[in-house]
Amino acid sequence: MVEELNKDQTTEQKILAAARAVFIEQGLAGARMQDIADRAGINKALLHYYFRSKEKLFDMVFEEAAMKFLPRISILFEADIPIFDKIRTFVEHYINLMMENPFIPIFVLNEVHKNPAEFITRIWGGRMPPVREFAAQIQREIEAGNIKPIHPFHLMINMISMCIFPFVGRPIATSVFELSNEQFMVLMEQRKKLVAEFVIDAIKA
Amino acid sequence: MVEELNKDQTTEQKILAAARAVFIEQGLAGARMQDIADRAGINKALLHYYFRSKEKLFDMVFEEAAMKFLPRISILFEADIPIFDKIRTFVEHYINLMMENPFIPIFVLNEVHKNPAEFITRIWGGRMPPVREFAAQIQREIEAGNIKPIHPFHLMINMISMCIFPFVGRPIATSVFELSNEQFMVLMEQRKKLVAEFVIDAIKA
DNA sequence: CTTTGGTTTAACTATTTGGTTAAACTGTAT
DNA sequence: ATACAGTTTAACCAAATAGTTAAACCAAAG
Repeated sequence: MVEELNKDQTTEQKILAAARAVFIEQGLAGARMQDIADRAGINKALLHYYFRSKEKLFDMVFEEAAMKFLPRISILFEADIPIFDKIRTFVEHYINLMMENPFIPIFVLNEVHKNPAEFITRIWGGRMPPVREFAAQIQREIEAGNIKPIHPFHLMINMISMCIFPFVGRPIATSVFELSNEQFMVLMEQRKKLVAEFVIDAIKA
Repeated sequence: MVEELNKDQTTEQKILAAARAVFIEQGLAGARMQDIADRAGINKALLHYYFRSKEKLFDMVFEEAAMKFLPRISILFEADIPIFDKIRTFVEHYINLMMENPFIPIFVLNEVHKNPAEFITRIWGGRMPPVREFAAQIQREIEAGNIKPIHPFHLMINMISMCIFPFVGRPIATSVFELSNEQFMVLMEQRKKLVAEFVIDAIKA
C-alpha cells in the first residue's frame, strides 16, 4: 500500500499519512525522518518546517493510533441491552475496527511495552474505559443464573484476545496455515459471528 | 582450559543474557551495543570480540526467543489422546511457558511484524509445526458428533489467542483493571484451567 | 619465568541521523 | 509588480552509534 497521491491532501496531511505508515511499520526507534519525508513526497527541511521534532510527530501518530485501538465503546458498555447481544455487538465492532486498521494493535502494544509508565498517564488522562459497568452486568447475570461464574477480567480478556490477537500474530498465522491475504480476511470476516457465539457457548449456563 | 565447572557464567553467557534483556526490552532498532556491554558488566571492545556485529548477536537472541515462542508441542499434537485432554494439556503447557518468559511474545511478534518475509524462511527452515495432525483430529471429532463444527484455524487461533494475548497486552490490562504484578500472575495461574474449560464449553456438542 | 588467551582502556574511524540554515524558487493573492 | 507562505536545494552541524585498533594488563598454564 503506497501513499495516495491526492492533490487534495494538504502537506500536513501527507506528512501525517507518511508518518503513520513509517512509524507503524518500523516503530519509533526504527523510523527515519528521511523515510517519512520520502514517503510524503517532500524533503526533510519541509518536514521539520511542519513538525519540529520526531517526537512531536510520533506523539501525534501514536495518540491517534491508541485512540483507534481503545475505541469509544463506552456507550456500548453502558447500554442497557442483554449481555449476549452486547457480546455480539462488541465482537463485531472490534473486529471491524481491526480489519480497518490491521497494524495498529502490534504497533501500539509494542510501543506501550517499551514504555509502559508513560503510556498510562499519557493516553488515558485519568479517564479509563468504563469497564466497571460491564463487570457489574456480568456479576448480575451470574447471580441470575444466566451465565456460568467467571471473573469479568477473564471474560473480557478472552473476548479481546480473540478479536485482536489474530491481527497481532497475522504473519505467523498466515505462514503456518498457508493463507493468502484474501483468505486471511475471509477468516476474519467469519470471526465476527464465530467469536461471539464461541464466547456465548462457553459461558451460557 | 578443559573442564572448568563455572560457578559464574562464562563471558559469552553473560553477553547473551544481557543481549536477551536489552533486545527484548528495546527491540533490534532500539537496542544499543553499549547498553548490552554495560548490562553484561564488560566493555564494548570485548563485546565485539565475542560477537562481530549487532546483527549476529541479535540473530542468536531472536532465534532462541522464537524457539521458545513456538514450543516443542509436536509430540502433544501428534499424541493419540482425547481432544479435550489435549486442549487442557496444551493450554496449561503454553501458559506455563508464557509465565516463564512473559516478554518473549511481544518481542517476537514485533520483530516478525517488522520483517515478515525473512521470518518464515529463517525460523522454520521448511519445518512447520505439525498443525495438520491436530486439524485432522478436530475434523474427526466433529464428524463423530463430539464437538460442534468449527474450522480448525479458528479453534487453534482462539486457544492460542487466549494463552498469549494477556501477556502481550499486559501493561494495558494491568492498568485498566488496576492490577499489581502479583494479582496479574494469580489471574494467569487461574487461566491454566479456566481457558481450557472455556474452550471445551464453547465447542462441546 | 614466559607464554598465552581473555580483558581493559582509551582513543579513534566511519556512518547514520535528527535537526538547522540560508538562499533561491514558485505560485497566488493583494 | 510585489509580497508572502510554502517549497526546494544543498550544504552543514552535532550527537549518537557500530565497529576498530593498539597497547597494556592479568591470571593461569606450561
